Formats: sequence, C-alpha cells, structure tokens
Amino acid sequence: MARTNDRYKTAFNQMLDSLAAMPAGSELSSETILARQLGVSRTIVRAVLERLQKMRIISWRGRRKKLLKSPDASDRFPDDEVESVSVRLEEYFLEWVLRTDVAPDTRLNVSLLSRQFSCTPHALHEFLVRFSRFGIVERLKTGGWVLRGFTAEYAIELSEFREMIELTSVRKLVALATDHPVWAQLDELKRDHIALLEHIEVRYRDFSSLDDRLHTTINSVQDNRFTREFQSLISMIFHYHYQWNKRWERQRNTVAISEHLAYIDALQSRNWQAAQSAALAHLATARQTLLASTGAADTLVS
Amino acid sequence: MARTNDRYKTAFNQMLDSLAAMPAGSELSSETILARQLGVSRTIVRAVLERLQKMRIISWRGRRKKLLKSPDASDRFPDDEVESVSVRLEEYFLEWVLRTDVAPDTRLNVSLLSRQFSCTPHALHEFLVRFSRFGIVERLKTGGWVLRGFTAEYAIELSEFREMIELTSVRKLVALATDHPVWAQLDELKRDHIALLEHIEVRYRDFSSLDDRLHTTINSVQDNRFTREFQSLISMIFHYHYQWNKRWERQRNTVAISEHLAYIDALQSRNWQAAQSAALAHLATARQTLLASTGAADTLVS
DNA sequence: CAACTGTTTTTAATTATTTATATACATAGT
DNA sequence: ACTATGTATATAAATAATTAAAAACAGTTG
Repeated sequence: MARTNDRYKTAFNQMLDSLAAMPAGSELSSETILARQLGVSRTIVRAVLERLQKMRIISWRGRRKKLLKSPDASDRFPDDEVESVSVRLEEYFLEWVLRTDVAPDTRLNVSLLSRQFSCTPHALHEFLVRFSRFGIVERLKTGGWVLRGFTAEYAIELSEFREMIELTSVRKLVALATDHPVWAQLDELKRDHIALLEHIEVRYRDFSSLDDRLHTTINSVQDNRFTREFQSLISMIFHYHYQWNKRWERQRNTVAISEHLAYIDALQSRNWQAAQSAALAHLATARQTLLASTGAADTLVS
Repeated sequence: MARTNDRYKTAFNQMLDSLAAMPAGSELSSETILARQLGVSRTIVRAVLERLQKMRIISWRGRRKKLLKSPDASDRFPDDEVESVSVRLEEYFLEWVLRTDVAPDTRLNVSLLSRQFSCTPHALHEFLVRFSRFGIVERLKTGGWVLRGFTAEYAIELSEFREMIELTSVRKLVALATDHPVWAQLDELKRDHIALLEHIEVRYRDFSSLDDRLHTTINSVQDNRFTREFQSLISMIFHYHYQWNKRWERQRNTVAISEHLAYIDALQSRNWQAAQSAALAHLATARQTLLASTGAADTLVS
C-alpha cells in the first residue's frame, strides 16, 4: 500500500556504483551535493546513507561520512525490484499485444489483466490512459477499454502519417544553411553507419538505435513539439518491432543500412528531388517490414 | 467516497424527457428496452424506475409500469449535479490557462489546484494525464507537472503542423472521384455558409461549429486515425478560442466565412493549385487570429 | 417457450488513506 | 559568514476500500 520506493532503491544502487569507483577511506561530499548528483531529494540521500551505515559500508556521524569498504554486487537491490511498474507494464502489454493473437476490437477486462500482469487495476488503468495516445487502445465513453490492436490498418495509417511528416522535414532540411548543427550530426551518423556495416556480422542488433537516431535527427529540424511527439511513438513501435521480429534480421538490417547511407548522401547533396526519392525508398521498405509483422502471427519472431 | 452516480442522474433526467412526451396512463416498455434506449444497464433503469415510483410519477408492479402524471422541471436533477467532474475540469482548467496570466513553464501544485477546482487530487491527476497529449502540460520524469502554457510558440507549432496535415488532405481531396461522399458534404457546407452569411448580424456565433465541420470534413478524406486525433485537438483549441476571444468577433467571422466559401469553391474546381492557395490563405488568417490571442493578456476577451 | 423480471456476481470508477519523496525552515558547525 | 545538517511540513504517488454500474444467471409469467 502507498507509493513504491523505486526512487530510493535506484538511488541506492547508483550510489553504490559511485562508491565502487572510490578508494576505501575517502570522505563523501555533502548531502546536498550527493542529492544533486543522484538527481533526488536530500530525504532520499539520507535514507541511502542510513542504509549504507547500517551495512557498515560507510561510517557517518554529523557531517563526517567515510567509506569503510568497497561495496560489491551482493549489496545492490536486485534489478527487477528496481524496475518501476509502468516500465514493466509497457513491456508486458506490448508483448501481449504484439505476440499473442488477441483479436482486434476486443474489450479489455482491467481487473483480469491486472492480475495477469501482477499489478493493481489502478496501475493498469494509469498505463492505459497514457498509452491511449498511441491509438492502440481506446477508452469507451460508456466506460471500459477496447484493444484496437496493432493491425495492418494501424501500420498503414502510421506509415502514411510518418511519410508526410518526414518528407516535410526533408524539404526543410535540404534548404538549411551549411552551419546548421544538423549537418554535423549527419556526418557523425554516416561514420557510425559505415562503422556498423564493417562489423555487421556481430553487431547487426545495434542497427535499431541507429535507425532511431537518424529519423529523430531528421525530424528535429522541424523543431515542432507535435512532430517530436509523433517521432517518439515511431521510436517506441520500432523499438519493440526490432526486438521481437527476428526473422531475416541481419539481412534486413544490412539492406536498411545501405538505404540509410543513400538517404544521408542524398540529404548532403542538398538536392530536394534526390533527397525525396531516397526518403520515400527507405520509408517504403520500413512500411513493408512493419506491415509484414502484423497480419499473420507466424510472421512474428523466428 | 467511491464512484459518482452521474450516469444514474443523467439517465433519470433523460427518462423524464421521454415521459414528458407520453400521455398519462400509458404503459412503459420493458426494462431491457428502456436500458437500450437510454444507453445504460438494466441496473440503472431499475434504480430510475424505483425513484419514479417513489415520486408517484409511475406505478410499478412486476412487469406493469404505468405513467401516472406528466413530470415537470422540478422533478429533474439539477444540471450542475449531473455534469461529470472530468468535463468541468476541462472547462475550469482551460479557462485558467487561457484567461489568467500564468507564466509558461510553471510547476503545477496538484493538491493546491485540486482544492481550487474543488475536486480530489486524483481527479485532477487523471485529467492531466489525458490532457498531456495536447502538449500544454507535461509530466516531469522526476514527478510532478509543468504548465508549458498556450504560448505564441505553441500556437505557431500547432498551426504549422495543422497546415502540413490539411494541405495533404486537400491534395488527396481534389483527386477524388465525383461520387465520393465528401463532395455532397461540401455542397451542404456551402449552403450552410451562405445561409449563415445572410443572417450574420444575429447568428455570427454559429460560425464556430461550421468552422469545425469544414475542417473535419476536409481532413476526413485522409481516413487516418492520427489525422483525426490531431483534428480533435484543433477542434478543442478553436472551440475555447472562439468562446473566449470575443474581440472583433462578428467582423472576424464574416471574413472567415468568405474565406471558407472561396476555399470550398476552389476545392470544387478540383484544381490543385487554386485549392492550395485558398487553403493557405484561410489557414494563415486562422494562425494570425490564434497568435494574437496568445502573448498579451489584454488581447483576450473584449 | 420466449420474453421479462428478480437476484447474484463481477467489473469499473472514485475517494480515502498511507507511505515515499520533496521542500522549507531552523539550527549547528567550521 | 557561509554551508551543512536536523527537523518539520507539504506534496506526490501508490494501494485499499467503497460504491456505482454492468453482466450473468435463475426463476416467472403471459
């Protein structure tokens, strides 16, 4: 009952990390400074210090705080205890939606689902409210929720909207002055793509975050909160998509890297026509991949 | 404590309305049918019937339900009791944001605000979560909320995004076959605009809903849930905007109607260039009006 | 026997309560 | 004096409890 102490546990583990980097016998900084370093309030810092003292990892009296011995892994809170409910729920829920064969437009039973996900009905409800902005679940006026599902229609509408936004970005991008920071970012992205391509056999899983970075960078030139909001939806969908759709993963990513490189080159040429074609080509591939992962369940996972 | 009985009260008032249209002595239909008519469960219908019986408006035994006398206004639940908390909150909150001079990026104090709005902190929290999709408030990772506010930047980004979407719709619309339902809807809208223009002196306030209808119709051709979602945000913003910014209201609406008529004509000509110009012209005006209502508070309200 | 009502059970939404965390203020130490 | 700590208070986020509403089931009646 009552709020969880995830923040305390996370802060404690973070504190252990920084203590591990210090030699035994060193003095710790003041509560206020530690609080700022950990990004939490002094209340939490004091609770952490109390626990550290009780565990005889530090000595603490007044403003003298000395490290007695380096902490080890067993002192930490286990990771699964630290993970907040809302993060767990996103994984559980999306896994449930994307991997199992729930029919579209199913009415959701909150109390039943919350038991399955081992959380309170309220926690699930909060999650659904936040999540409803993505259009995969919807709240009924009469009360209750329906799962609209990650259907082929959803993938198509998502892709169409995405293409509209990204082409707008591209049009704006190619007209930007050469001293705009985006050009440097593109240079860096190009280097990272080439580096990844060289070790594609072992590092092909790293493509996912590179894909995210490229599209986020391109859309950043719009400097528009609605674009950013939509891009974050795209990031989430593709994050889980890459995570679970392992079929032809290496080949797919190799092709995508080439498309990205062509895309970057076209942008750097600052030729609107060329950039548009390259953008459309890559976005079409992405759309196809996404679409293939909806529909039949057997196209999901290897 | 525990959930409100708004649904019951609303259903009761609705039932009174339908009883008022019936002659005394007539038999009511079955619980199941009444439930379907009112859009509620049988549980509510039975509660409503019980109250009606207690008030001697109907007699009820077993399956015989007879109307004894026509109900009058005093039998109803007062309207303000019926209005649900979430609806009230939207009004209160937007009025607070748009009319008072709250500085952008202010940290919101949920418990304080909830007292001002006379609701529980939790109800306000629920509202904020739902409302955050519009980008006017934002949840901090560390906890708590900030009001980003209805600033000039917000108005600009909103308008830019809107223009991108609506131009996409227009491009798709002018290419549609003549038997597509949108053409009939545009004909009807044109008639309604002309009718409104003839009585503009008295009916100028009706423009707001007409504006909403036109843009919703145009964007409906995309048949995309993300477009619909964004259009509903636009509708909300303009709804409150029209409601509170009364300066030059009649003149403004007269101009807008002409722009709408030109816009509709251009669409009906099915000429992409003409339609694009008309769209841009009207959207630019809308952007200016919206922008003028941000910034200085004295531009708000007469 | 089909439609309707009576009764019970399940699910949803809201408030109250509790614990965690943040912040403000007063006091002590260097 | 400044800065750190000790203490008190305010605010946030979670659960638990409570009531409304829906749905399921069983029994009745025309």
